[in-house]
Amino acid sequence: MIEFDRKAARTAGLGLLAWYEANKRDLPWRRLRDPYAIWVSETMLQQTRVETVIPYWERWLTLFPTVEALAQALESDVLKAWEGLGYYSRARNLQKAAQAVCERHAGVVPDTLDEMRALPGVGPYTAGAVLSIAYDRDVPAVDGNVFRVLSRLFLIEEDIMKPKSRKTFESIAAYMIPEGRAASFNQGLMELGATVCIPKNPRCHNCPVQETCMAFAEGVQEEFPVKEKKKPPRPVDMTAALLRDGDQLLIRRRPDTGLLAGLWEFPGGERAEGETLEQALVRHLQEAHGITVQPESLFATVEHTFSHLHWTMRVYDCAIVEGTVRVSEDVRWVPVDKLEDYAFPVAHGKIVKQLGGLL
DNA sequence: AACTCGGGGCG
DNA sequence: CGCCCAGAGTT
Repeated sequence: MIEFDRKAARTAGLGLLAWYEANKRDLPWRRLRDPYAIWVSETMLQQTRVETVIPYWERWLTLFPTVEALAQALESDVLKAWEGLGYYSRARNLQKAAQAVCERHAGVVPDTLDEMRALPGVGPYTAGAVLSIAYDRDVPAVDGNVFRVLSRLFLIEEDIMKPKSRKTFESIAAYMIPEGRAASFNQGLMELGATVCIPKNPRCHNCPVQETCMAFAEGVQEEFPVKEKKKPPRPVDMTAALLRDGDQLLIRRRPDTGLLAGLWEFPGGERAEGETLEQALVRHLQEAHGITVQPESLFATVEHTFSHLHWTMRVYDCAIVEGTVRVSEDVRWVPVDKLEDYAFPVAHGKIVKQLGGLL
């Protein structure tokens, strides 16, 4: 269990509540108490700024004013209304959830965490937000703003990217809720994060809870929240061979599992530790196709970044000096002008593009 | 636990 | 332009 200063937490909770009541922005969904309208706003606000959401939310409530209207709408109209907001599965899930609410709850947005969580697209944050804001339940709603504010207030060093750390923040937030006031407290916490306790250059000079903020006291607010730096893509030296037979080139299909499964590529592979690029290429062609090749000249260098890898792929014009390629369903000689019929990974597609001169 | 989905703001 | 933002579902 995480340690935090209980007294400071209660003080900050009350301070945040008072600040919110005095300073809250006049947002359209804050004028309503309709759980459906609030649910829609919270779904739209996931990873999306308030100013962007407002016009979408207003149009949405006109087009689909009730859970029933959304449930019965054409999916194409639903997606059209979401167009430009991004993360379109949010829209699809919202409609699926509306249909489930009609079937299971007679069109009434559920007022328990378990029932909300059971709806598609409703995770821990959205369930907490709807329950507290629409139904005045004293439950926490922890989003990215809350991670940031609480990690600074209490100097929490847990990595917020780890799933288990959400529990830490939820229990602190739950403890801070002034009884019966979760709706305003939760929104206050998030509003502070959105307008004052922002990621870069936080405006500590007009923060209502500056005096109880441990990060401010130590001048380390910019260091929080702690987030594992996503490691940069691992550099990989790749090789690929251009093997010609008249106007034909040799390509092969990648395995059905793993990276780029089932796509076509020029034969080659990764350079291993202690190998030269040429040695790697000769080895891969020997191992995979039983032929000995001679890299003759560098045809192209292609860079491609995946989320976890960065390929520097050197493409060599090669001659076969020994052996014959066994062709099959997955290994083919293909005329240059037919290559476009095959699906290549982007990196190999870049090679195909540069082949224009061979036509 | 790692990856995917998108558009927008910021330096 | 690249980097950051950070909910929920999927694998």
